Amino acid sequence: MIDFRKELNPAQREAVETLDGPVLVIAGAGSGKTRTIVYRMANIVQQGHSPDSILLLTFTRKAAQEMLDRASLLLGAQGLYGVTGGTFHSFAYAWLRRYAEAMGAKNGLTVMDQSDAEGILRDIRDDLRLGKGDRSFPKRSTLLSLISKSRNKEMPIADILRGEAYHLSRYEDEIGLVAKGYESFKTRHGLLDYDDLLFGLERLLSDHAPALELARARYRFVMVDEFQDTNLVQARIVRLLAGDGGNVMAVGDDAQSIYAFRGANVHNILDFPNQFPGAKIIRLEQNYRSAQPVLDLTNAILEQAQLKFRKHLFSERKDGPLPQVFRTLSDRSQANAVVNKVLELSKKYPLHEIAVLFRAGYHSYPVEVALNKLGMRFQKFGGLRFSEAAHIKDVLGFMRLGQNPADVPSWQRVLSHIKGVGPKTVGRIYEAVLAGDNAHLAGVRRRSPEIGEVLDFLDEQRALGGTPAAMLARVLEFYTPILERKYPDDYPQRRSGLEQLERIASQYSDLEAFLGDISLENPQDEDERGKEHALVLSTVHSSKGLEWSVVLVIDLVQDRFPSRHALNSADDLEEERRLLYVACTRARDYLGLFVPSTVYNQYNHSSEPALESPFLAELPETVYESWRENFSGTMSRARDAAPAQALASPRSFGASAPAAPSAPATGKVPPSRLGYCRHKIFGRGKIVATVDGDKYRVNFPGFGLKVILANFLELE
DNA sequence: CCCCATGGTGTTTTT
DNA sequence: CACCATGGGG
Repeated sequence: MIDFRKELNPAQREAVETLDGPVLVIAGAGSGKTRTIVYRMANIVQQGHSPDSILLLTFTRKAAQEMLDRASLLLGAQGLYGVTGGTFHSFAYAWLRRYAEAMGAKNGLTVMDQSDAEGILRDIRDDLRLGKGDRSFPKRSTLLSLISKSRNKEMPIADILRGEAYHLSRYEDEIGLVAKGYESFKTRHGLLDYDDLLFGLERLLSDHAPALELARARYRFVMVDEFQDTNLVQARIVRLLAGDGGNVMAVGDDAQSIYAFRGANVHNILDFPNQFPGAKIIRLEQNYRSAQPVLDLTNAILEQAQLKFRKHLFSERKDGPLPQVFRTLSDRSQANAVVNKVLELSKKYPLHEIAVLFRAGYHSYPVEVALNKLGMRFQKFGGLRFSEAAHIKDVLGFMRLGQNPADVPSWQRVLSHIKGVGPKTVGRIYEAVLAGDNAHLAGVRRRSPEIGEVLDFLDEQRALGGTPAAMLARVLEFYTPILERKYPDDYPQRRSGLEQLERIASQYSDLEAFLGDISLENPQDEDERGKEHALVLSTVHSSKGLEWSVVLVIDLVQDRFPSRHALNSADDLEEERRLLYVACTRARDYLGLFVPSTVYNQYNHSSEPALESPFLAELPETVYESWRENFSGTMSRARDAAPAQALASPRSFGASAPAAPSAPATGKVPPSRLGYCRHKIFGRGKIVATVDGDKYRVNFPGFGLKVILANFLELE
C-alpha cells in the first residue's frame, strides 16, 4: 500500500483520493500535476478497480506513456497494463475503426496528414476553377487553416475571415465552395483529416447507442490532461464519455493555454463546474519544480498578462542562481554563446537535462550548425515530422492503398514518380480501378508498362497481406530502385529513415493501427528514444509538459518571439506571452535567456537588426542578471541593464503598436505619435488622426483617406 | 496533358 | 533562398 499521506500534499491527496464524481484540478506549472495523475491511477487500481476502466487522455502519446511508466513503477509488477492512454485523436481513430461499418464507411478510414489535405484542396480549387490567374487567392495551406479553424472554433468562415484574415474577406464565397467540395470529397474517398476524427467520434457516441454504452461501461474513470487546450468538440466528447455525474477528472492550467490557434478554448476549463454540476475544484499552487529565482521571473511574466490569472506560484526551493539574460551581437554569436553555456553546464548536468527552446523550428538552425561543428549530440523535437519526409510518404502511400483503394493522395504518390504521369492521368487510373473499367486499364498498361508494374505490385501486395513489417519489406524491395533514381544525392540518408520506419513497423501487428499512429503520434523508434546523452532542442509547443534542470530560450526578439504573425491581434499576443511563460517554467535550476542584436535574413542573405522582445523589456530588472557580448566574443556584466534600443526605437512596442496589450484590457491606446503605417491591401499610408481610440484615419496614396481598425495596421 | 523555366512572394506553433 | 503559380514548349 502506498502511503499517500507521506507522498503528497493535502491538495494533491484530495485529488488522488476523490474517485467519485467530477473533479477539476487547476494545476499551476510544476505543481506536481503528473505526480497527482500517476498516484490517482495507482489509487484506482489499489481500490480494486481494473486498469481497464481507466481512460487517460493526454496531449501527446509521450506524456501518456510517461505517466503510465511512472505509475507502473509505483505499483510494481501489478502494473497498469490495460489502461487506455493517448491523445484524443488516436483514441477517436481507434473507436471509429471499431465501428467503421456501423458508421457506413465502405472504403476504409484513412487518416490524412496536412499535406494530403492541402493536396486535395488544390485539386478541388482547380476543379472548381476558382482563383485562376488571381495571385492573391488564398493558397492551399491558407485554405486548409481557414477551413480547419472554422471547424475547430465552430464559427462560420466569414467570422474567421473577419477576425484574422480581413484581407481575404472578398473570397468568402469561394472559400465556402472549396470547403464544401472538400467535405464531400473526403466522404466519398474514405479519408479523414484531424478534425474529422474528433467530430466523427462525437457523432459515433451521440448517434450510436451501443458504442456509447460500451464506452461508458468500460471507462468508469476518465482523466483529461491539459484541459485548457481542448476545443469545443473535445469538451463535448468528455461530457459524452462521462455522462451525468460521471467520474471525470480534468487537469489544466489556464495560464498555460497555447493552442488557441488551433481552436483550443480556455472557456472549457472555466466552464467545467457548470458542465459538471457538483464538480470539486482543487488548486495545486505549490511549485516543486523550480528554484525561487526562476519562479520570480515567471511570476513577473504572468503579472503582465492581460487576463490577470490570480496566480502566484511559490516554491520551497529558495536557493538557486538568478536567471541570466545574454545580449549577443548576432544570431550566430548567440549560437556560440549557447554552446558555451551548454559546455559549462554540462560539467554539472547530464546533457539530456539541458534544453534549448525556441518559437519556431527554423530558429535553431544556427545552434544546430554550431553543435555539429563541435560534434555534440542533440535531439530535436518539433519542426518537421518524420512521416512528412517525401520518401517516407512515398512508401506509406503503397501501404495505405492496401487499406483503402480510394485513397487519392496515395494514388498520386505511388504513380507520380513515373515520367509523363500527372494529376489527370492519376485521376483517370483510380477512377478506372474503382469502377472496374478493365478496358481502360488495359489501354493504360499497353501505353505505359511502368504503370502496369505498379498496379501488379499493388495487387500482389493486397493478395499477400501479412503484418505491417512484412508488407513494408515488400514495398521497400519495390521502392528502393525508385528511391535511388529519385534522390541520387542523399539516398543513403533517406535509406536510414526507411530503416527507422521498419523498426517502428515491427512493433505493430495491425496495418490500420500502424498507419494511424504514424500520422497521429509521430512515434519514435527505440534507437532514437535511447538518446540519453543528447542535448535537447525543442519548440516551446513541443516542450509542453516536460521539464529540465537547465533551460535556455533563444531568439527573444521582436518578430520571432513574439512571432510577427501575432502582432495583429491582442489575443494572439497574449498567447505568445503565455508561450514564453510555458518556456520559462520548464526550468528547474537555471534559466538563460538570449537576445541577439541582429538576425540573419535568409532571403536578403544579410543580417538585419533585431529589437529585444517586448516580453523581456517589460520585466523588472530585478528578476534577472544582464550580460552583454563584447566584440571579442566574451561576456561582461551590463550594469545599466535596460538596453537603450528597446526604449528609444521608433518601433518600440508600447509607443507604436496600439493593438498590443501591455496596455489595459480594451487594447484602446491612443498613439503617442502619428507616423506611417502599412496595410495589407492599401499598402503604406500616413496616419492623420486617431478615431475612437482604437482606429486610425490614414491617408493611403491612391486610395485616399480611410478609417481603419488599429488591429489591421502595422505601424512603422 | 505534362514538364520546366520564370518570376513573384513570403517564412509559427500541432493533431 | 525556397516555394509556388503560371504559361509556353514538348
